[in-house]
Amino acid sequence: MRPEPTVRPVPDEIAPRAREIVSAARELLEEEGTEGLSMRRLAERLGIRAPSIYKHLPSKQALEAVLISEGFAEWAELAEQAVRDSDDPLPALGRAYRRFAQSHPHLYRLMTEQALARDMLTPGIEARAARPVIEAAGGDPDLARALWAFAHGMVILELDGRFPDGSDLDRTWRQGAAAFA
Amino acid sequence: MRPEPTVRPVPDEIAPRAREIVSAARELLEEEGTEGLSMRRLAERLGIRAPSIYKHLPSKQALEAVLISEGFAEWAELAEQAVRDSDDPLPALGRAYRRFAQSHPHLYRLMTEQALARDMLTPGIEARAARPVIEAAGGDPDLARALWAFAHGMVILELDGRFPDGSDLDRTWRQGAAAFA
DNA sequence: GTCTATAGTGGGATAGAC
DNA sequence: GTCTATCCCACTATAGAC
Repeated sequence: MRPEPTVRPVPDEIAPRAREIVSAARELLEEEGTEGLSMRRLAERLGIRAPSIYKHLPSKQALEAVLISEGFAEWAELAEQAVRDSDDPLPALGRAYRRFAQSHPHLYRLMTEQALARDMLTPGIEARAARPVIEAAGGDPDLARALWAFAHGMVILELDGRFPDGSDLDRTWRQGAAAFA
Repeated sequence: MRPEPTVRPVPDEIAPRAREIVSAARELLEEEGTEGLSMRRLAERLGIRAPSIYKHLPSKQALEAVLISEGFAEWAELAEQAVRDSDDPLPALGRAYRRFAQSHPHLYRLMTEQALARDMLTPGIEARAARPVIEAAGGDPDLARALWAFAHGMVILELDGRFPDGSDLDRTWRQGAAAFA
């Protein structure tokens, strides 16, 4: 049995007001990025003062952990659907991954550009997000990590504008999928 | 002819005092990371006050551009050497890349985790850093980008502690090199 | 549930004297 | 080349009144 995490950000049944705050935080994140996600600006968006948020959520880190958990859940949905709807799962997963990151670039950064506070996440959500990729890798977790590394590298370098303008990234994605097939 | 960059961070022949400041900044970066690299802390390390730095370097961004340019030059040296010393360039480049990132993790983050201020870099240095990889990709720049994405993904996910503890990352690197061979 | 007030910490950058 | 003084910005978080 896996022990229960020692720190929990928010009750399993999240309180209604906390729910509203998290939703506003998600909007703020999507619109202004991780740097724009401050407690002051979040409060401003809610029409309250920053200290009031702390009556509903214990810390900024806990708030981020909720957003990250929801991001993993959304990715898991998309990944499971991509596998269901395709008979060539690996490139389908790649396309879904790229689409997810590009649809929510700031959420994607929040989810990936830091160490994971695993104790604060929804239990089991990281494993659920990983499962479709591991299955596409024929059950080999090391190979699954290679796939993830390629996809993450492609996505984050594209988001950061690191590839030159003329780059044919569609072709590069296909080359990667072919290499790992 | 390529036009000269419109903004230059530091004269080509860098002044001696500026040289000392950049060296101290490199030490500070390596020891305390990108977040620890502030003008105040840098000044403290030099035994002066922060405003004095601005008599030698125009901005923090210019200082970072010098550090990034030097990082590219160091990587280029290592990459060129790895290709010279091996008759299987692709895995050798991968090992060199991983070693470079792990030897200078904070410099590596500074070099990769943001948009590149290309106008402020040493002219030509980005192309020189990319050349060995493009040659290992048989001259195909799109394939070279796939290689880079895989390597960067592996490195940055490892630096961020995103892979589970039991991961066999040596094996994953080999799998990646084999896939792209 | 929200408020005011405030603590404490950090940051980049500039003006002008010496 | 360095200094003091200062500006402005930002942030998380807490105490205690209402």
